[in-house]
Amino acid sequence: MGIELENLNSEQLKAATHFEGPLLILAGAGSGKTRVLTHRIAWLIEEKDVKPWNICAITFTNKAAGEMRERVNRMVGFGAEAINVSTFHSACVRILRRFIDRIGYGTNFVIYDSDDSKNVMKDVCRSLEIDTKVYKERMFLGRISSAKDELISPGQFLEMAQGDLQEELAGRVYAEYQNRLHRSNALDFDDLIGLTVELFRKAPDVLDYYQERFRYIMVDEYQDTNKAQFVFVSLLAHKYRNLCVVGDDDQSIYRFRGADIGNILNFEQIFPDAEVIRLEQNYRSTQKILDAANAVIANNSARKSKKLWTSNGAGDQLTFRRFHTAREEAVFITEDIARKKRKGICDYRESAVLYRTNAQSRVLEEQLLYENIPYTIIGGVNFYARKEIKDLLAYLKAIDNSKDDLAVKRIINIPKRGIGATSISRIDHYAVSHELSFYEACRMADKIPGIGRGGLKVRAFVDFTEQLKARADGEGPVNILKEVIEKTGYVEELRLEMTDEAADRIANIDELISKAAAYEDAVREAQADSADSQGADLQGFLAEVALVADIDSLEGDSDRVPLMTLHSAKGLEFENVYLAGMDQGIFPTYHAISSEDSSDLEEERRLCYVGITRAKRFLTLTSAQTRLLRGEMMWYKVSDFVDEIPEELLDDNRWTESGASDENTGGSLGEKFGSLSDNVKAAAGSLSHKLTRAQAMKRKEHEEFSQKPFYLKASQTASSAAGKGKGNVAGLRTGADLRAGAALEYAEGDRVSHVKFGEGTVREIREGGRDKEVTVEFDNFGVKKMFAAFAKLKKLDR
DNA sequence: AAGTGTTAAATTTTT
DNA sequence: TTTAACACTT
Repeated sequence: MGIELENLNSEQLKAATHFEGPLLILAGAGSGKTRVLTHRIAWLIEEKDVKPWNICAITFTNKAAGEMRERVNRMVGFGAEAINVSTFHSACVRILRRFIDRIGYGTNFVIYDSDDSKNVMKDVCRSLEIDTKVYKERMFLGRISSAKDELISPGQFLEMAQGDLQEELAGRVYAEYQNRLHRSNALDFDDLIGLTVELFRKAPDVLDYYQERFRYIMVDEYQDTNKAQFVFVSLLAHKYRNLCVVGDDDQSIYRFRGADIGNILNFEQIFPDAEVIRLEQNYRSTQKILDAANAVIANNSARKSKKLWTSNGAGDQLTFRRFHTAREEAVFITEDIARKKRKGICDYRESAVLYRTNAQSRVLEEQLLYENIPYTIIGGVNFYARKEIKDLLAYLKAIDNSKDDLAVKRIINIPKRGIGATSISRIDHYAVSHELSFYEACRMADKIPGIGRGGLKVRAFVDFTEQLKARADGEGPVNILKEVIEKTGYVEELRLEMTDEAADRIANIDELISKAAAYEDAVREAQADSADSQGADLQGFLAEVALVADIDSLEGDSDRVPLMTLHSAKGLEFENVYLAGMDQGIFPTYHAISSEDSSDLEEERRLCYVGITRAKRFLTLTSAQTRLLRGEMMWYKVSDFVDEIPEELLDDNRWTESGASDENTGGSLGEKFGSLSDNVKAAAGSLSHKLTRAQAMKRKEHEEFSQKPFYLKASQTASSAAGKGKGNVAGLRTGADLRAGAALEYAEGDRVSHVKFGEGTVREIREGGRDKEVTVEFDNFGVKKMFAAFAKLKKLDR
């Protein structure tokens, strides 16, 4: 029985039944490329008798890989699990785990994330005596990363730098950085690709092994590959030349990270015998949405011309709205989402809000919280970058591989063991001068000069770690984690803090444990493979964790509004899409506008194209006249991209709010909204249990002032020499003033909740000068008197 | 050594 | 607004 191919259009069919030789699929947005890929895999297996394990599909993100995996499983059925579906990075990790010893690393290498890299760079700068005021660590890291993307070694870098002092310095930094990584048997993200290429080049037998293994290679999002990835793929495909790449040059949005759009634009030059197939029929969006996308992208010059079309029908007008403030923008979006939900037009999960920078999520988030609409933020602060997670993972890393200097240094004084900066740098010196790892130096603590009593403490740390190691032997990640938590008292310490923030951290730790458990389950299921040793379990877990950018929060069946950057939206689709922040200077960014390189603007435009084409039915673009940028009010014009959309497609109903179509209404309005936002934040704070540190600090301020309240005019504080911190508080006070006469949502006898004190009952509300004084009897904190404006009390339903 | 407070500086976008 | 680095105190 053959596979079903009749649902494919003729171009898709041609692509899905391409057997051997290079193939370039130019797949416009929403043209069903994943469908084509999965069908082709199924077709190869069933019609051409290709062995599943000879097929390798490579994507960029775990999300994409997971999706593809799922769809392949559904289509192929038996044998599907043997197909290699992975990201570039995880594919390389697997190869390196097996063979990296051929190029002078240990197979138990660790993977450093960007945070780790930065720490290494700090050490490098210190040891090379570089003034980080003049040369920023970030700058060096950026240079190194692009060098690695281009497969340029430190040696080559230095060679090319001849004569240029700055370049030479960068070269020395690169060399030292790489040295340190090597000494710690550590690889950064870029090394994963680069060293695999190096391995392939230096060990032809290994390359041959993988060429035989992966005879049919498919690469998704090919437009985002960089040089190193290109070479990796080319090497793999060189023998059988069965390379199928799928991409859309109009959706290339990672040039800043080294993606080389030339890889797709020149594919036909590199593989002259390549078949080229264009998928231009869009199955996702309405014609009007496509018209808008086509019109915008038409302003770019360097591209393969193509025009999306659909048989889906014209659809609704797109919406454009301009607001005075980002807050109003958020209110509008939130209300529109709520309305569509109410009317049964769109579930929350089908209404996505997209923005250019993560910082923009803030206002939207607050408004959604305020309106009690469930949402998830995709991306943003990386789960695995949180302190508590990194701490515990550092323990696991140190247990797994004591050569991991960074991990050992991180935990040596967690919990506090009285080992401070001085001792650590003594150990470090000793380690470097004796060519020992940091941990080995710790073991010889008594021999380290000048360490004095510190030696005893270090000794104790070593004993502690050795004990953990012994107990960890043969255990899985979950048990090791639990052991670490118990022996270090990490969670216990947090529990004693009794703050919301600590509770939050504990919740994160719980999540980490479930992640570990999920990993163990997955391994158990896939146990058909070789009987890995127990140590590999911990290692595997650490490797996986290192490659996961964010906990996959879009999954799950809960109905939530997804919020994300335009970048993370690539590859996704939603019924109803909001492009928030269509302001010149935000999107396109200030950088792109002021750049003399016009391709910077073109990349922004492609990003806009990506955003527009995420929408299936409804597309709303919003803009705000003023926004708070780093606490400062900024004015913005409407994004040029909006003007690039033909007017007849837009329901351009600007300034729907009463009054004010005057672009010059200014300051007082901003102030008002600035302070209002604090009230909203207050409400948001009590709704969510997730408080940022900033909110916690603000809360502290509130408490201080609610005990000792006094009022100042905002202008007085601002003009005083008090400085920035106080100016902040002035805003809050303005908020209090504004609200002072306002009715409270709760009355005496009502149940209320407070961010810090939890739930309680209102005993008394009294007029107290400018504000109302509320007395609350809290269930766990006794009776407190507070001013209404600061208390941020939220009424509870009985 | 550890905690506190003050100041300067920074932002695209992420595997 | 938020973060990190530095100085200063205990």
